[in-house]
Amino acid sequence: MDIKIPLEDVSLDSVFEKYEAKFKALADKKRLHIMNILTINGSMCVCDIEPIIGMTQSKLSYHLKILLDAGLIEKETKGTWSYYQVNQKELNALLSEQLCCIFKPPGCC
Amino acid sequence: MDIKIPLEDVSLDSVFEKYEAKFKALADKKRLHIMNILTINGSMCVCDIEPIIGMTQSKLSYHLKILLDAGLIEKETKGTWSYYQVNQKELNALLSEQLCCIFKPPGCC
DNA sequence: TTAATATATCAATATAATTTGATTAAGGAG
DNA sequence: CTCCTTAATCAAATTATATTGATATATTAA
Repeated sequence: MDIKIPLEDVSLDSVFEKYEAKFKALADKKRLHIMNILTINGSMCVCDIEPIIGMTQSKLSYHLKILLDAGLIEKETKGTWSYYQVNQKELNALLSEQLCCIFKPPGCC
Repeated sequence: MDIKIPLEDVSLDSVFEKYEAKFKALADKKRLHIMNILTINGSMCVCDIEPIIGMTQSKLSYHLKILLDAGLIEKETKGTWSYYQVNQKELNALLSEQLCCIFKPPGCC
């Protein structure tokens, strides 16, 4: 008796899961705003993003974690500060040239 | 007395809202699967997608509507059948070349 | 006309994501 | 050490999404 293992389906399914996570992270205008702010300002600590975006610290931390877990931003800790910046490579692999403009300095397009 | 209207912020905000809707539609592996099926098979009616994806009709209808409302797929009604297909132009504007492969015939890359 | 099929929608439920305020942990400054 | 700042996490409440099964509408077929 043969047992059929749908290898291709399984791998496609994991592809869908992978992109589901990334699109979920982008599927929120507050997080898109954070991405935009990080794009314009480069590396920033949480306390500097906070007044620009007008969000409480805990809320901001929550959304940063979602973007971080999805690999869309990167984090570097210096002492008690956490510096975040966009993961340009990941965004280029995910989004169109045209759309990447939102995540690049104003002069890029 | 001057009243400051933050025009740029308002328009940026509407940009974020627009993409939020599109990413929300993509932020679900079932819907990514639907996109993939439509990509491979071209235009399809609901009853033909149903057995491939293994979803009840009402559930499938629900997810198709979300993709349709986000402009990621297009619908054409013929009699009592609804034919859906991917909106290639929209996807090209949204996603990277590399990622668009999931939404194009296998031979494309 | 009657029966069958295709699809959309609705209301109720279930599940998941977000917000809030408080707490914790870890540094740095005095 | 003690106080203050930065940032992460937690539990509870709120809000948003998805699922289910039933029903409605429209079209086709007999």
